[in-house]
Amino acid sequence: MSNPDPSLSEQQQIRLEKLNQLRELNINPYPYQYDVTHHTTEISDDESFVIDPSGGTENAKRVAIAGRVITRRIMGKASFFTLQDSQGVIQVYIRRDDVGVDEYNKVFKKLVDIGDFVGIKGFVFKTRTGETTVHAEEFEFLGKTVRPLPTPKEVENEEGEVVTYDAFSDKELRYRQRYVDLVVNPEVKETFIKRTRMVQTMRDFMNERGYLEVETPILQPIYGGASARPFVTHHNALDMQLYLRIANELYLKRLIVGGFDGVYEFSKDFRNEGLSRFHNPEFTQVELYVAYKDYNWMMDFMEEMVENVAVTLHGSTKVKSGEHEIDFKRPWPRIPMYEAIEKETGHNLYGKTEVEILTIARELKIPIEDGMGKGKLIDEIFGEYVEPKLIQPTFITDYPIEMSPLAKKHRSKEGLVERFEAICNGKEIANAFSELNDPVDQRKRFEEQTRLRSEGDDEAMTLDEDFLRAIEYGMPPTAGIGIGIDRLAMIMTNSESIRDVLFFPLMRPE
RNA sequence: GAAUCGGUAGCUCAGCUGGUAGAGCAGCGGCCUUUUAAGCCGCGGGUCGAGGGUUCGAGCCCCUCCCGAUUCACCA
Repeated sequence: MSNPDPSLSEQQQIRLEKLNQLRELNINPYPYQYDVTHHTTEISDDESFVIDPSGGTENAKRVAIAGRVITRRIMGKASFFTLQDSQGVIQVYIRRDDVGVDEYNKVFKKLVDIGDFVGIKGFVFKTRTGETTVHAEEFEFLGKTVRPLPTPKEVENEEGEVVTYDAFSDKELRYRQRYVDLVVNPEVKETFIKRTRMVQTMRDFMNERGYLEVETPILQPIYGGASARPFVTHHNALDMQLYLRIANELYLKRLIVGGFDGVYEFSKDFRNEGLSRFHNPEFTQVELYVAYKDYNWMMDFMEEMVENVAVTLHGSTKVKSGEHEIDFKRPWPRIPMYEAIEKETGHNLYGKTEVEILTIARELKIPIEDGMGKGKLIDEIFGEYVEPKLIQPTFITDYPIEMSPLAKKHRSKEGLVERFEAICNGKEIANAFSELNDPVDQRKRFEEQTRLRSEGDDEAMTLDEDFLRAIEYGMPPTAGIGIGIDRLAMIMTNSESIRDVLFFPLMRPE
């Protein structure tokens, strides 16, 4: 072995040595292309490929497949191995007398490892035990793996259940090395494909209705549109402090001012807060704003869109999530927030003063902190007593004005705004309102936020003078919504952590 | 930020009351032309998360730190 690097494991050193040996045999370990004719699943799903080789193979259909070797069973002059491509796996049968003595003995048996990429041309048959198998007539090396892959084994036991041995199951390693997780844990790929199909379904749904997909700034001089702490960055040439967006609401509303009927954006947002099973510092929302509509219309819209997602992904409005079965069938219950709180706590908070609500919060054993206004107190009571109980999709409507500086005053209920949150599986999945388009009122609300900030609420919104200027030019009646894509994806894929629906969740450095 | 559990071979894990670090898979050498966790014979592989302490002796006991998972608290 030439100059083995002692920092590498024995297996890595051996694989690097095999790489050299391939080159010495004039085999490029990293060739440029291979003409694939079929995916593994197209072959295993279609009986018409299968022939009986004893009747001659001249007229058999030929297939060319490519992928990784993931298991091997070498039996002297013939071998079986499992080849995995993007779609699935298929077994390959390879014999010395078909592919050539040197190719088989020197290359396949000695220099191919689990994880390596190979190309196979051949015909399809069934083994004695009935497994559809590609009989290799030509074998080509397509890429050397110099680091050993984890080697889980899937076995069907006598009850027909698939049992996995030696699974790559360490969550830390799976999140840090998602590429490996994707190779060896097939259900991971399924989850992410579902997530993408979910987004695709929503995008199609909005496009069909004529709404325009747009892009707005991620780097913002004033962050707004939500209550959260931002990430701060700096632009050198302008010597200017910038924030990574916490929401794109204020920009999309500027576009409604500009005259679009409907605009939406799948938006990566950034909030400088802790990590948990439900929170990653960067996360995805889709925000949609539609002119001349209100929050009642938006509830209809959301129900229909999300029901559509469930049916597209699962063929049913019912989706299994942990121990629950969630049914997205329309219509979803619509419950005013105060009614929901009264139902669970017995307290009707409507029209109560801040002091009265504080007393009730104490009685309900809500942890009280200084500077918690009326809105915050109500939100706490709701979060503690109501939200966790809402498993089936539910709209909670009509929030206190103190909690909602960008929402329009309720048309008939004093002190409330026309806002709803969609709650599902005990968590908020969407937040929407009839958008505030009265510039004078909006300025007052911002000023109130400024006051809260000066009292120490570091999540209060900053006054955005340019946004006010925009709506002073006039914004039509507008309905707006933000839907949490990660949270919805968790439900739709039965994932218990947000990390399971993010390819690369934030981790501490190794 | 707090509590609990965990970190041992490439992967999954054992490791007793503190007494020379183990298994299966993977790897290496050999046999094997329909196997399928293929099989059979043989072999190698370790900074036991890091550092310190107690001890004749530490994977194991004590202290500090690092990393992760879960739960709780804040936020979507």
